Amino acid sequence: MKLAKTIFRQYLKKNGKLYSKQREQILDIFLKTEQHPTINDLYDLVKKKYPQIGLATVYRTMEVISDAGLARKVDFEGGIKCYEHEYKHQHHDHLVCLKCGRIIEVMSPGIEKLQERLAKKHKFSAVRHRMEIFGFCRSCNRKKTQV
Amino acid sequence: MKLAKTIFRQYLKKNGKLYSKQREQILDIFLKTEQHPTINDLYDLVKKKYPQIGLATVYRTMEVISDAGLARKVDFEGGIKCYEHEYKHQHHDHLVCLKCGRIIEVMSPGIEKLQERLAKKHKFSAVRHRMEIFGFCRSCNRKKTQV
DNA sequence: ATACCTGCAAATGTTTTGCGACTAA
DNA sequence: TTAGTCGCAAAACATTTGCAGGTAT
Repeated sequence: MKLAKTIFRQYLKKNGKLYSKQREQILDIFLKTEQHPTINDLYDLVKKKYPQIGLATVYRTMEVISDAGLARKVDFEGGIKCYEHEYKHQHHDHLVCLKCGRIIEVMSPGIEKLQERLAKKHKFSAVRHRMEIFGFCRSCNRKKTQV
Repeated sequence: MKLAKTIFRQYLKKNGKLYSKQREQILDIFLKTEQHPTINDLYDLVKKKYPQIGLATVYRTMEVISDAGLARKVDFEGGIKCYEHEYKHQHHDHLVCLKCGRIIEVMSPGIEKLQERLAKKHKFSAVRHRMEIFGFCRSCNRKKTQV
């Protein structure tokens, strides 16, 4: 946590940007959220604590935070856009529950290896990838089969 | 091609929807496009041939075509939304070129199998998934390394 | 005849931008 | 002092919707 803030400050200084109360507040809220919040989720959370803050500032700040390497914007199906933590989160993929919306972060070295092989087969030089599996999570699944 | 139109007509009839000139025109354009067109791509193409057509009609018709099982809406990164062919296109994943935007459809049974195993490990019942690998395609790659 | 469809324009929802006031360094 | 930021409101986009007139069956 501390370290993330230090990185943020260093990024600001290095890029001729200023530290501000609002930026720190938004970063705090984001770091505390372990889910995948949308801009509006963040706006609501921030607003609750710091009512004077503007929506545009949240948009602008999340962009700065992303540029600093602490967050990453993710587009899910259906046009849902949210931010996930990037700092100290190594690469992973997602299981997305169609019922409750829960997003589970997963990782499979086997899949990663096959992806590389697949790219190579097409003479495609892979930079990054994303993978999502949609379905029903453990608890929604249980409820479903009980009924 | 012929068959896709038949399916479309059957779908319309079965669902109490009407056949119309515009719907056939838009379907024609879509079937001829082997890329992954956005609504605007389609609108431009349609407009060129049938200038009287409205943008709202393209939106509405692509929804009908999707419901008929002939197209599928795909959200790529950066909020880019486009339609791909669904009829006679079995499940596949995508290689997306970051330079020229080309989208290559690929399929790896090995990856599919590992995805199932991954879901099972998390007691997650998978319904569908999507996977995209971003990088540079064969020809962009060649240009890049030549320079 | 009667739903349904179309094109247009207006409405909606989301994200970006311009600007005068404010703030960090 | 001087850039960079902020909050607000307006602008810019993308998509959806309401409606009056037109069309397929």
